[in-house]
Amino acid sequence: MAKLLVLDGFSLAFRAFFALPETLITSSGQYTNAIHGFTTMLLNLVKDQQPTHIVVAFDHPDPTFRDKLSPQYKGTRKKAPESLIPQLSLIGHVVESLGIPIVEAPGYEADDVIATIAEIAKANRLPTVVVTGDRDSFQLVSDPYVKVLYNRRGVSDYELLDEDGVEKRMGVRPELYPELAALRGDPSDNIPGIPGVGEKTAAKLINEFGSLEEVLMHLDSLSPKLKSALADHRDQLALNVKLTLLVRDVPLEITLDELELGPWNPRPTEELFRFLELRKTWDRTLAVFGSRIANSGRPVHEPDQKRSVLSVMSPVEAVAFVESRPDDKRAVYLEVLWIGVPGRSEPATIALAESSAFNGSTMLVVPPVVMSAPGAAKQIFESISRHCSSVDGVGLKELLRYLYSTFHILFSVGIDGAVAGYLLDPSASGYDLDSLAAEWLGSSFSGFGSESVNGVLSLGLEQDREEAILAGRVDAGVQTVSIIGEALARRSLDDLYADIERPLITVLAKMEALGILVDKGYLSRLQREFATEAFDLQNEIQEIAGQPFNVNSTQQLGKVLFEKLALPPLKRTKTGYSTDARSLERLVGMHPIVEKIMRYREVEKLRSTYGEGLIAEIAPDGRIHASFSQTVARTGRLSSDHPNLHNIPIRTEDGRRFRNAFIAPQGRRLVIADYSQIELRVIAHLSKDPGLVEAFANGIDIHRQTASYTFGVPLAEVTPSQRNKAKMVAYGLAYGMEAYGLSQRLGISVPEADEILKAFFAAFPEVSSYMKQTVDKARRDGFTTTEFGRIRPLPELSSHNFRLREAAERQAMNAGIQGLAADIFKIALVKLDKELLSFDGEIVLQVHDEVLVECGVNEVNEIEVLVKRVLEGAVELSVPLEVNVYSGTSWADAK
DNA sequence: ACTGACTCGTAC
DNA sequence: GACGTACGAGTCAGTT
Repeated sequence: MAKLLVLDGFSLAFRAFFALPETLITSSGQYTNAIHGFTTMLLNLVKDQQPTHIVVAFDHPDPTFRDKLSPQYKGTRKKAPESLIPQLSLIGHVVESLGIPIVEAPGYEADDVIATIAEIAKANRLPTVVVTGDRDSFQLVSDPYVKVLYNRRGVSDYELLDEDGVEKRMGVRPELYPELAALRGDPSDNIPGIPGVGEKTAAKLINEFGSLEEVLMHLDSLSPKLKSALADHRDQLALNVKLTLLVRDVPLEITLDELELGPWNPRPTEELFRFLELRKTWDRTLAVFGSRIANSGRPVHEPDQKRSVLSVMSPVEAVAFVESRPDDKRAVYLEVLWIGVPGRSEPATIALAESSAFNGSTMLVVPPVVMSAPGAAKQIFESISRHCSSVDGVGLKELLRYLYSTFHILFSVGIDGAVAGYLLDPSASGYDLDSLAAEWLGSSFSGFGSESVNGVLSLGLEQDREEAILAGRVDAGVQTVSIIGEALARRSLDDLYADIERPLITVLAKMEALGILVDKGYLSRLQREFATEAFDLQNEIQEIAGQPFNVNSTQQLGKVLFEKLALPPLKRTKTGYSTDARSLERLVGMHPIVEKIMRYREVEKLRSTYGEGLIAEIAPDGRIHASFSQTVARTGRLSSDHPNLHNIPIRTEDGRRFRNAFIAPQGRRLVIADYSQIELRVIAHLSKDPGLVEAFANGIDIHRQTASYTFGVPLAEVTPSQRNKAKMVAYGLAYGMEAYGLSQRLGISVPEADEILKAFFAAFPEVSSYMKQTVDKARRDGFTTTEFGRIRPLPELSSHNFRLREAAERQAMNAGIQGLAADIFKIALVKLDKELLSFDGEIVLQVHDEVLVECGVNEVNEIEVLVKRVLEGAVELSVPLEVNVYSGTSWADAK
């Protein structure tokens, strides 16, 4: 039943490389022919041979003992082809991701490793098949345990050889193969044979005398020519044998058990093949290995039971643990359990372990009784901040925010599993440790208990139980973060992470900790004003309707409007009448109640969301500390909640008044800067449309210019209506807007809107082809990519449901544009934060393309210049970036 | 009392 | 259906 397959990695990769054309290449330029071929071979082998154990041997890069024996050994061998070399390490990644061990040994070739493994397997009576394209392995064949599956050429042409098979093919028994090779030589290894002795003669000689030694002892019985040739090359022959004879006792740190095919976590492999754009190969891998996917009962990564836990009794012990860490162990993984109500919670327990050490290393636990001691938390975190080179974890922003606002300390972030996991798949449902471990460690990880949901733990638990949970979380976290870190590099997301997202974590933490000052009294007055108006409107509406009803209820409102008052229902939702603003708009003039309702809606929104809502979020320090999420928006944008400061009104006069409430303290000012037309500039940059690029280069009223191009009229003759139309097209562009949408927006007919769109795309043809190319590429890849490498998977692009597919196409167009704009803005935030360190100014708020800096009144002018310079110079596009800067005492003072 | 689906409205 | 990305207030129906 049991069977071991030993693969000669390089030999097979080499065959695979030449078997397939070099036209197999990814969109980023990575050749994949050898990877594809090798994987195909591996899959076929597993399918046909049904091994229970498998291992791949590779040559170690160090020189081997053979190089020392013979300077010319392999001297004539050509270097591996240029495009094969990078594929070899990727083949290694593929093999490892499948859970198949790779073995190599310094000073030895793959053949020696194979020989050693075959020898061990034979000693354990484990049938072994060595798969190779190298005939040297023939010497290993040994009935009934060791056979060679010799690759003649290509990916599927094999010959299975037992002892008789070797003899039939080579003319000698397997154990005599080295002597045969010594006589005839091996041109591929640059081993010179004996002149005049070829394959046939060599075999004949050895078989006649039984061994090379016997041949040399009976030279007299040979022909004179042969005799002298052999006599002259005695030393050469001895050397040849040494070079060909495989070493069967290479020191290897591997046991047969480790070669057993175990459960498989498909995620990393899928990831890899997606990167390699080998869709079919992935499907086939799934077909062959799918049955081994770990089920929920058996986690791929067992929680480490061997880790010892040091639960300290005092902060001093914790500090001692941290500060005794040697230089190479200062990268740590940190897990925090919080206590308290959301918004005012504090670290109750912390656990810290050496990062990327799965075994053996001690985990530090600081229990609640120590953490709650006065000064303890500060002392311990300061020690971590000072002494640890980097801190890995999951969702570190929360801790950074707490540390910055409480002790004004920060630490250097290594890998944050949440942020990194988001980069790898921005469409995932969540990025807490439980979700990440489930995704990246495969199966449901059983190392931590349900009591620890979201890392919030009640203090009622017994201490050892809590430590067990923490140990499980830390083990899961260390492994998850390590795997995610590798995945980042494989997907080329490591630069995006290290240059933009990682530094941004700290910038956001500081911004949240600082918050923005609000004028609570003013906000309350506004709230009361709108509450009064809403109350009055509600009464008027009920009076007009002739009955009391809940105006907030769309259901009840629908009944009143379309049944009681018999207004014509123009649109339906899936549950009833549509009463949204667009629908109401069309009823204006038909009944006086309609305008009252519209005003009520507006005022009620302001009262509830922006009056009551914002007031409820004001902290004791008089400031609002919103939280900014880096892992929510699928395009790479940030999001804001508690409260959402990204949708404070500006368009209507009444709404805009709320911006007066966001202020600077006495003696300070707000410097406010926003990018002008960043998305349209990004479109110009990405499409390289000459007209659009030029329009931006001119630097005057962009909508007037696009209108001039679109409608074919001189700049000076563009009417306000034409300008507005062009402006609407520009806004809709990034969203994949079609004629219907534009017609709705402009209140014109669909054919008319279609005309305008056609004219726009005729004037800016490259924009149109850019959109098309973006969708095509995304469909081929399965994801969109920004210039900074940010990806967004869009599997629906291949959906057979046209509605889903078309939605995905719009998402593809939008993701590239909104995503790049987000990248630019994030870079600007990181740079700005850094430059502000030498000023009395701090970022207190950002809104997608706008940033608010609170600064000392004396530095306003300088900081205005600084902010403009940093934002405009954040990146270099093919169009200039333009930034407007204002300052004042409130957000509304802008302009 | 809590939860999730739904509708609506605000921002960029 | 028809314009992308968010968050939140409020209603309503179903569940505990």
